[in-house]
Amino acid sequence: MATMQDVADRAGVTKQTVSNVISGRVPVRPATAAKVRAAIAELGYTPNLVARSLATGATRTVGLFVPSVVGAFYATVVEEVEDVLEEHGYHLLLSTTRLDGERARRHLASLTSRSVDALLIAGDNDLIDHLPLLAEARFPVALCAWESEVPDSFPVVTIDYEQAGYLAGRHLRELGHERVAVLASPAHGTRIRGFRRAFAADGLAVPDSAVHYAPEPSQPGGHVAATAALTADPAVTGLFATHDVLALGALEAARSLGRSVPHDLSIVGHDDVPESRLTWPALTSVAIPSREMARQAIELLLRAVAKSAAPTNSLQLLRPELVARGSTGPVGDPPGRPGA
Amino acid sequence: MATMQDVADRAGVTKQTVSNVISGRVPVRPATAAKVRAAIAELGYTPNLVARSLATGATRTVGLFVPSVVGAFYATVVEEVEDVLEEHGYHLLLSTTRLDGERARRHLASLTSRSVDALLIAGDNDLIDHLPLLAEARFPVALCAWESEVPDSFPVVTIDYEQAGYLAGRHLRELGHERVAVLASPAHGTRIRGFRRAFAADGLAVPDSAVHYAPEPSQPGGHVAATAALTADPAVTGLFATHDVLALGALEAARSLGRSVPHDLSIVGHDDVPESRLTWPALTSVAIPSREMARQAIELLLRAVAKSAAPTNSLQLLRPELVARGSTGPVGDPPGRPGA
DNA sequence: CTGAAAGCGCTTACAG
DNA sequence: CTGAAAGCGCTTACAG
Repeated sequence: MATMQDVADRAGVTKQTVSNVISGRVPVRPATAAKVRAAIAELGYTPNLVARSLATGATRTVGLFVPSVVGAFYATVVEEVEDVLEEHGYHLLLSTTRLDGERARRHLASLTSRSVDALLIAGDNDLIDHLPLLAEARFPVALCAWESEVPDSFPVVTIDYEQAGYLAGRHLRELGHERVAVLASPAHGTRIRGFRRAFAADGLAVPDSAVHYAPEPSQPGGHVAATAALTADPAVTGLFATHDVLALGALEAARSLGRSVPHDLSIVGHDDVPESRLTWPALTSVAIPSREMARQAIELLLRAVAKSAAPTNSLQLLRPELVARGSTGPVGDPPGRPGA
Repeated sequence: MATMQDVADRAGVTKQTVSNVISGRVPVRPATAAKVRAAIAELGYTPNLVARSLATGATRTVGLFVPSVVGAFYATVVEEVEDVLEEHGYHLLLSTTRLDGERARRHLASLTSRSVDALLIAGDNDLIDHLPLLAEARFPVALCAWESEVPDSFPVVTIDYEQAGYLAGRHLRELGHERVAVLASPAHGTRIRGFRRAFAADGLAVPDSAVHYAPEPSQPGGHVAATAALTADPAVTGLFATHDVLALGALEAARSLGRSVPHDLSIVGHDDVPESRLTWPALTSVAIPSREMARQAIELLLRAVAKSAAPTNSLQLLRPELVARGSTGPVGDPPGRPGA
């Protein structure tokens, strides 16, 4: 493995000159530079990044924590983050926390040891308890895709989840639905709040008894919750699933219970994952700009790294958008008239 | 940021002793160790991993290249790799190549600069041309999820894709299908070969004209390919999709064309992604042990790192398994008799 | 524009 | 069991 000294010896200069040629921060006479470049090529020299990191104090690596990478939402976040990092010449150190807070804490602790220039935490499931650990981190930290209890000690780039819930609710209201139920995951309180606001605007309430929590954030979980919701109150005409996978399960459950979607049951999801387009009927869903969110968050972080200052501590809320498809229709829509 | 020297000063010892306490490789008198530990705690000292890496030459980081992280297959590989790494105290440097060979090459080049102790390359899409670059890498390299042109210069842990195709074919043969078509992605030649073997065993051929390539490896791509296959030869009774997403598209296409699955069309997929269980009818698919594969590959690599030797250069083929569900049935099965 | 020096924070033999 | 020294391969002021 050739070292910078080897290159210097071969080119007949000192290693500082080699360093200058590589970094370009100090001008080098063209003839000298050419000799150095030739030596680099002949030796197949490639700088030792670890040594550089030790000298500069920067690793050009950014850590990213996500709850999981299975599932379109976080996978998209990962890819977008990687794209931005790539543009700026950074590497990605990935950690999936997988509902294991203890494991998350360990990973966090090891990143603390200077191995990362910045840290982005996506999703609020597993790390919330360990955030204080980060308060003294010597690298910038930002959060994204945060819904519950947005901490004010770090910059946050997230979705306006309240608005997302509201859009879902307003859509059902506009179609005339009055009696509805919610299929939820525990952390989705903000979406439910927004959903309720849409009904409250018309003097209607969505009682707690109409909120059914899925045993797990999966399609089968949604199936279970939807079945519970529809048997608890068969008069329900609209369902809001706080997560598309739950909506997919609800679609199944509706079929099992002989409810026709959207003719006698409307279903609206949240996230607008690609699969939503592929169900039958296609799922109406609240689309959230996840790529945009990831990009904003990581760029904010990289800006802080560049000027080696703390990032501006702000809360940025990106706007969701309702995408109406076939799974929702006017209440009382007679069967046979296809939805959307 | 406290340094080892700071700890040493506070504990009244030299930094070598601190190092010994931390590493445990040299015995330290209990009283001294206690003083050191106290100092570490008081200072909140955490060793600088970059400095350690420079001194030891090991980064305790492993690089993983995957084509993408969106989609259950590679996402699962990523999580399994991370789990194994976590067990061994390693970090994950992730790179998704995203069909961009040039980008892949750049990432590869930068890893070469000593930032990684080992490298696992999953999937053969984007990096195949740059593999020779790795021949002189000073860290162990292994490949997994490799189908086409398995290189012999690196250890490979992959699936017996030929057998996978064969299982799909045999299943259709056992159900009496004779006239079939294949919906394929370009890189899946091995699966098709196995599929053909099952038919050849009974003296039947699957002509090239029966193989329809999807414009892209997505559900819509499968839809297009299936439509082409079924209109080119309406007498086809069985479809093998070399990738489950294509099969999902085929399911849609069949519905559009008024073909009832499995009564007058059987569909078998490949990969057995979780979504396959959720279609209606549920998709028959060839399950491949992707977690197992990822684990074997990464453990092989870690073993090589541990004994700082080249990994045993072998080709390991893991066995696929057919999972029969509702989307396949006996040929000529009258409608109304539900499949599986 | 080029060279000599010090230092980044650790680990690894090697003496005492 | 503990301390003094050298070195991992770079970069960053600082002289010439």
